[in-house]
Amino acid sequence: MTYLLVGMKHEKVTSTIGRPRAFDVQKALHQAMQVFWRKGYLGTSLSDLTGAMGINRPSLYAAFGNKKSLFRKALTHYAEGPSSYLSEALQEPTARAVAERLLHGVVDLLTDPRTPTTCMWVHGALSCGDDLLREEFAAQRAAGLAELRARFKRAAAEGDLPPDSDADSLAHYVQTVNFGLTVQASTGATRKELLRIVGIALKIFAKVNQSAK
Amino acid sequence: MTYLLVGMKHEKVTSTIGRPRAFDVQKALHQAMQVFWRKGYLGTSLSDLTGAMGINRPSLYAAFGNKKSLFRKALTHYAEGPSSYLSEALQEPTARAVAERLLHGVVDLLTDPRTPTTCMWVHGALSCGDDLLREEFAAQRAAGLAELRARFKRAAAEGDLPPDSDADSLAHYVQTVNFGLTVQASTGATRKELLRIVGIALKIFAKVNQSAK
DNA sequence: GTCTTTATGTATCGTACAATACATAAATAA
DNA sequence: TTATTTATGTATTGTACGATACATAAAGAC
Repeated sequence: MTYLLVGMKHEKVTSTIGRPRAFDVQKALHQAMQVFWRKGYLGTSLSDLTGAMGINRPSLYAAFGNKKSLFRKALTHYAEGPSSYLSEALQEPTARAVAERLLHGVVDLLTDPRTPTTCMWVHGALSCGDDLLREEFAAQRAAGLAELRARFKRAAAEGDLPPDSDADSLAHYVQTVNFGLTVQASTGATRKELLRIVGIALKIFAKVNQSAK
Repeated sequence: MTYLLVGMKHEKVTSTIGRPRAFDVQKALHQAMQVFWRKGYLGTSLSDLTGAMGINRPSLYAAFGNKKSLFRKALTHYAEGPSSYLSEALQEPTARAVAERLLHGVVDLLTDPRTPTTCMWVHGALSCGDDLLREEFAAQRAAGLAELRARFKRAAAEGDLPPDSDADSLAHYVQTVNFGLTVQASTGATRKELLRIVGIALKIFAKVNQSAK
């Protein structure tokens, strides 16, 4: 067995000897993510997973641990893939552009016909049925919030927002609209409806800026 | 067997003959609601239910049908009880007061220490794992939306909102904030944070009104 | 009283679940 | 070659699930 001595979490690394793996770990993880995304954590069975991944149970357990640890890996894969619009939005030049890019990114993701009509994170957080996972979701929400808050603080320092802006609450607000859009989409709202909601939600920034003048 | 000939859904009615029921159906339903509220649909087992309700399985099945139909009844009970702030809010005199009352009602419910830190409807919609239930949730969302939209249309007719207001999108927006607050609370947001979010979300109405002047 | 009806408590039913044991296959190491 | 190592496929394991069968209990009907 070979282990990484430096870096991430004492994770086993593909060994050179022994029978080689017959499947692509990344592709299998991608398939697992799709299933968890669509069906939630409790709603997904191991048969669902092995069926979609095209592998047998022992292969799944050898490569990913158990169901819960596979779910964690799938969630990380989701954050780096479908949910990467979040970090991309932070690079926009103004606070309002950040919010606009972020919320349009959510709508695009929620209405992509190739993927489930929900957000894997929200779906997972509300269907995990596990206190430990719930705490991890809470920590991830706090981390995402912190990024957004820091960006809005920078905007206030740059004069892009009024200097006395409540960056924390503003970040909370945008995150809340993000979550709300997800629930809307999960229960049947259309793309046109979601975009109209975003349009209203973004008026806050006109209001916020105007109050500074 | 006695049936109601008029009124609700051909439901069996407590008979006068035979061994009388040893438990209070309404109280048992109330307990069932609390469990579904806290654990979601998939996360709730029949043992959870019978334990909280203080009855045996056959009594549960005789009185409420199966798990799914008990869940439906519990959801109705939720709508008439904890979630009644919604219809109450509609009676406020202005559109802005309706939204304020509604969102404060949500926050109060989400932060009531005696009840779960989530909304049973949202929790249920995202953890039901059942296509039929999902459609029912979608229909209920549409119904709640229609009530709010009608109220905002009335507000526009009364001059309380600009006459060209998009009542539909405004209703969608308020509903979205409602949903988002629920996800926030479910993943650890505090009452103070939720109230600040509501404060920002309501600024839309100042903006909306001002655009009319 | 006896008959009928409904509810209760116990003891399951069959199924699906997450997780493994075990024998076999396919690679490197010596 | 033979030994070692890792992955695969089949066949289970034990448990928990939702839902009932069945015998008994408690009421009104007659």
